[in-house]
Amino acid sequence: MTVNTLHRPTHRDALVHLESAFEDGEMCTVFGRCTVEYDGRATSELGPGDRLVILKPDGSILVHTDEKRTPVNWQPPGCTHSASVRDGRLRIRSTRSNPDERLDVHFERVDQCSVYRVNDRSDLELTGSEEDLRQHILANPSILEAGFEPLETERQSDAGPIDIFGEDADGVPVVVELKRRRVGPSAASQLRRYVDALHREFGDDERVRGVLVAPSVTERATSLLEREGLEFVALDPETGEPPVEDDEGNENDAADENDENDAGEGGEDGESDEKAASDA
Amino acid sequence: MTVNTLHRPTHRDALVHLESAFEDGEMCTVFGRCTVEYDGRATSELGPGDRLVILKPDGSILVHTDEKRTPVNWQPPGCTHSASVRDGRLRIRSTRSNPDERLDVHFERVDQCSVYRVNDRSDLELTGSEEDLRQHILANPSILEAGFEPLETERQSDAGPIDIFGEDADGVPVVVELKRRRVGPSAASQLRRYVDALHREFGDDERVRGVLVAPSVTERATSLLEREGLEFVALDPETGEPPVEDDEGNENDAADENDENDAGEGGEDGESDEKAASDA
DNA sequence: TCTTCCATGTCGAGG
DNA sequence: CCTCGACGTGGAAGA
Repeated sequence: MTVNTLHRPTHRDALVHLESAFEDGEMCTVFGRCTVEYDGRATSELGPGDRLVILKPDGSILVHTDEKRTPVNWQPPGCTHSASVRDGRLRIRSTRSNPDERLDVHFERVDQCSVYRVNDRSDLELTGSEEDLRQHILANPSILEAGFEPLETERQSDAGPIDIFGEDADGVPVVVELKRRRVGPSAASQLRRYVDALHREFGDDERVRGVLVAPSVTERATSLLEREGLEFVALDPETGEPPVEDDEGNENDAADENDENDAGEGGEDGESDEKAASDA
Repeated sequence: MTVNTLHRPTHRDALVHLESAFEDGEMCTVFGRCTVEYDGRATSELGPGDRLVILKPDGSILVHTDEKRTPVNWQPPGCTHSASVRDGRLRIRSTRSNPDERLDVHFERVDQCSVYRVNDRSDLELTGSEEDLRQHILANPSILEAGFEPLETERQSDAGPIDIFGEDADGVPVVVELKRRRVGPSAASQLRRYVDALHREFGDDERVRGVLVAPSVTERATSLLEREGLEFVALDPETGEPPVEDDEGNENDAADENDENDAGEGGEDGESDEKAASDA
């Protein structure tokens, strides 16, 4: 049995169900009317309402309402879950130390309590991160600029580690700062700190270039870069190539993407592709 | 009926169930063996495994494994959900534009499909934020330093808005930067940018003090502050008072907290307080 | 452990 | 819309 569900259980039945799930290291969900209290790095209170609580065997707990991607309350992995019945309510408690934190959920009514047997060995494969961008540049430095030669990654400086440190065609030191998405002034400031640090390190008479690499840049950042004598190179972290730009600062490219509507309609099973808007 | 659950439904039954939930703006969950593909700001692939998918009426979708607080895949609010049956699999798709993104979940087996009627009007009340810290200081400026007088919050400068701008007992301008938790060098840099900006604004001969306020500070940040001639004041955002420190950098305070074990045992209902470790 | 920094960050406020 | 900064950020990698 991969799922074991109680419908409108008594608190005591839900309690037994949950405790066996904790014991067996299984994931479970509880839906019903509850209040939530949290105390730890901050403190919060949530009045009565219907929520979905997810308890994971790694010690994490999520309290979800019907809005937002972020849970209204939670606890990260490493906590210890416990359950009890007190004053006619089902209490789910999750605690940890370092920092000392406690999350309490009190259910006055439990509509559903499910336990799931999870079998999942697959790992997520993701591309398009800053690390990918770095690999693109190291594999083919000329995409940054003809004659650029990377010398070191994560090079330490007074201002922190420099993403890529290298030299241009003329042997001038270059600080490269990478961002996987559109950058604002803060990235320019960060780059300036690195360049300043190398200035101090090398001596004021040695020139040091600073290059910010990202798919795009805000106007404010552009002007700050200009003021600071820094440079910008537009590169897409996924492809390692200059991103498609239409006329102006607008980054919305209207590339027509109509895959998935290819053939395929001769399959065995009947097809049904009805939609319903859920973005009220 | 607040919860409507299908146990091991056919894909077609699950499809109908989901579409009526989308139509009615209700939250739902699907558990079963699936694969996930994402393409948008980045690109990802996830091979077959058992996961819990949560679809919210605001357009968000979460794909949870039995580990981590963060979903293995997701889409933020504002997306449009749709479902279909193709090639013998249940496909749940969530799309949005700006940025153009798509998340596909293909179920080869559905163990459970639930629809929840959510009634939740309560708002979360949280204390201990940076805003709380600001209120503490504005209400009682002497906790920062005797004679400190706040003049302006969010004061604009070349380097951005300054949390609190004021004067010390001698009438010297003071820039106050607030952080709700332990700060590193980046906060010190930020403060320096503000102080520099006011220097340029006031003229180089006018002294400007910079004060970083947080519950604690890293060593690297301390040395940076020293180099830059900036100051640090330790304050807890929750209480507005100097945080408890034991001997050294260690921030773990062993305050004994034994509430909840008070009386209360004379209640009507039987008590049951069994625990089970879930932090495997 | 503690520190540092990236993230498909998410979220809210303000222009 | 875009832009900016806080967050109980979470998570991973390095010291």
